[in-house]
Amino acid sequence: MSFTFALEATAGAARAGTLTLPHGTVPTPAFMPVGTHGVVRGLSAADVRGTGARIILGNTYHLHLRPGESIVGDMGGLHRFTGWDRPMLTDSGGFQVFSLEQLRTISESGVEFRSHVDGTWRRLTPERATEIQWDLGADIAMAFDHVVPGGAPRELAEEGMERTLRWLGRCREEHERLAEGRGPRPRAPASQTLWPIIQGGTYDDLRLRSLEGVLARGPWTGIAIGGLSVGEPKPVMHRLLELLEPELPREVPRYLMGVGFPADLLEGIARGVDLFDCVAATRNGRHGTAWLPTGRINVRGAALKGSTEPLDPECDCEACTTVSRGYLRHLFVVEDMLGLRLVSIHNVRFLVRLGEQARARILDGTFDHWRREWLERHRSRAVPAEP
RNA sequence: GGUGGGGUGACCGAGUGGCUAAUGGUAGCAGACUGUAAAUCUGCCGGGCUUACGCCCUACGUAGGUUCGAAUCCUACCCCCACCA
Repeated sequence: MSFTFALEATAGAARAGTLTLPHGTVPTPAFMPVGTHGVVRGLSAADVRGTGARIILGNTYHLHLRPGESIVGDMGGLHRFTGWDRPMLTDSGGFQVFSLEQLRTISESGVEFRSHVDGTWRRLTPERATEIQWDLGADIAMAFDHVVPGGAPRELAEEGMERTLRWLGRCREEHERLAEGRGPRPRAPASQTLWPIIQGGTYDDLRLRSLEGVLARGPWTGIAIGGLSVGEPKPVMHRLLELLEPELPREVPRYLMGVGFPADLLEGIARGVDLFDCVAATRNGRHGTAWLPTGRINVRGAALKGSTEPLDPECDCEACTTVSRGYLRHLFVVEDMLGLRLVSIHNVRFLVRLGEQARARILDGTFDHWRREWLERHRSRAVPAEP
């Protein structure tokens, strides 16, 4: 049966479970690599599979612009299009309301985007975002939301939160219509589920009202927390997660959108989050920053010149098991694409493995202790000494 | 041998009297990146001193000169390039 979540163990607020989706299962907690344009930048489907990732993201806005959802649909959907046969989730374009603020105007009916590709105006509404995602055909579609910056004043945060709730109703209606075969591109009704997103900026009462509104429009097979890691201080994010955790239904997965760095994953898991996604793994990988158990390292740095050490001796990824730090640095110096790919693979594997480790620790009851020690070591940010 | 052009910081290359320790690039060094407008962006980049404002030294082929002041003007020399003998 699709869209089920089995909770297997808890450790305080932390949870271990298994999410079942049409294209496979996802043991949680889990990190989802981001493949905005239908590609986890620089990595093949086989590369991503090799990192152990069980589910990846795509993006409504970007895939609508290129190649267009009808082309993806005609080619058999995102899975066939990309060659990735495990579960997928598509973001609705709500994040672009935030990240492309300069290129859009928002109204109650939806958002007008001035395409960053060719300047044409593109309209995204809750209905359109839902239709596009239906055509793309990921296992999970996200509701179209209004993301506001982390420092947003209360008035704006409230407006975004209320609007996101109203839009959620429209997304749900449209999604049900499509699932009943009343859209232009009928598919198996149980092939996609829709997840809502909690907004409300940094304001406790708004967040709680958002959650209340989401639950009132349920039931849901999963619930996302959005609008975090968008400029607010880290303690604020932790506080909001702690606020929401006891109010969230236990029986569905919680997805913290856009988060995060390694420490953010552990902090999130400790506060009851099951799913994460973040571009940092691949972006930092391309930019030459690699995560390590002891912090992070600048792969381009002169300190790695000539080093025969593996990037991360504790890691089992392709980069760490086949080449040296000195060689990785060389790849960045000569600007070969292999360097971008290998460090991206490492960073993705690092987060995927962190999820796997956390899961194992939750299951065997040692999560809290392990997490504290892990964070302590990671925060030291020390770069291991050269031989 | 003659004529013309040219020698600028690790490299390329602007700059024809003061606003020049010297525009831009490159290389080098450091940093940032959180539901991807990002293989991107930012900072440093002659040496020394100073918490800082700032100060001192060295520097535009070499050596002299003109000038209050020279990478910039004059003289000689060295070297490179092109063409002509």
